[in-house]
Amino acid sequence: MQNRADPRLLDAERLIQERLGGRRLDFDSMLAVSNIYRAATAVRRRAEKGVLSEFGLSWGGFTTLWVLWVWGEMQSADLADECDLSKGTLTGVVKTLEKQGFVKRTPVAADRRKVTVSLTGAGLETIEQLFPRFNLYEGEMVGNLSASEKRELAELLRRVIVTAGSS
Amino acid sequence: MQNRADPRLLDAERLIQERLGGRRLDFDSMLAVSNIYRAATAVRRRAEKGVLSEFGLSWGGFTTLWVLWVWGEMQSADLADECDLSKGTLTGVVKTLEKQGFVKRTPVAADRRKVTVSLTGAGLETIEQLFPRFNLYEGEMVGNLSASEKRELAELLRRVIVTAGSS
DNA sequence: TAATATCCGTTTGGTAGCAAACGAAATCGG
DNA sequence: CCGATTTCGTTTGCTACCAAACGGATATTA
Repeated sequence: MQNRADPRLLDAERLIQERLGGRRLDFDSMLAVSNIYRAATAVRRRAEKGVLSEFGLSWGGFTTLWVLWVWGEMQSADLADECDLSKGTLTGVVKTLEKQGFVKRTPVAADRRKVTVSLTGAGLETIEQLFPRFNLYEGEMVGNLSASEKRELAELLRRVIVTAGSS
Repeated sequence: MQNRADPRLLDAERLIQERLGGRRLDFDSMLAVSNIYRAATAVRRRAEKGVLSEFGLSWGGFTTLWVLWVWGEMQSADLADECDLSKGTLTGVVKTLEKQGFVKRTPVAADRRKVTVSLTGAGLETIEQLFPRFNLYEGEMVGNLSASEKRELAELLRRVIVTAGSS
């Protein structure tokens, strides 16, 4: 357990240790998990207020556009999977992106239950223009970290994703 | 830039490098940021499906209960701040918690614009019982990491929070 | 002290997100 | 074949979340 006066803690973290220090708790895990969540919120909010709002995109909309850019046209279920969204949510996101003219939905002739989603010309143009700027933002947001620290962070998180994701 | 065959990458990450490797992008930052978000989603979903659903709590509801437990009764604005929610969102969360009988709202006599939120007896009992179990979940979710890795992860994230949070 | 400005929590209007129910389409078993 | 089951994407009903508008209460200032 860390010392209460440890200068490397956020104010809130210090208070928590004061209040809960007497209990048998796993502080290391607690601080790791809560900071994952706080960091994600901070990162998402900053990106949405910064670059994404200029293009009228939410985080989910951006992710979807980006996945389609990298992977090419995809069937709806795979797209949901890759964007880490439920299929119901994806329907909504795609509907919004369609309204904005960024993606189109194409019925699959061989199996009429299925739908293929792909970028439109405007969608492609948008993501090509947007992503480099988004990437600059990403760089700023982790700008406090050295290159090797960024890789270390990504690697540690990767292991959390694997463990927590296999529910 | 990392080698394409690097075994320490998720499948999706490998594809991204194949597709975008030619561009001048900051991959280290990109992978760090996107893994922060993916990890947060995984962690939240697992906690909500696991412990929290048993108590009828969302992540936000749990956070609010927990903050009130650690900090004691708080004025609404401070509570929103500490929970990292907008004041409008907090109104809704508190309303739900009130309906569940976990918290109560008390008008402040000296300034009738203000409201104090505090745990009820049932709320206190709930969080006292819930948190140790939640903490076990946290331990599982980062169970792939050694104690010092957890601290390293928390520290790296802390620095991201400071940078990205100061928009 | 009266008019104005500021502050606080709530409400509003919107998107995002999930689980579960749904309906159409394909597949499987007999 | 044909009925039952499974597999798709969508819809439904709900909570969460934000920004901005709102309205009552307090502060400020003239």
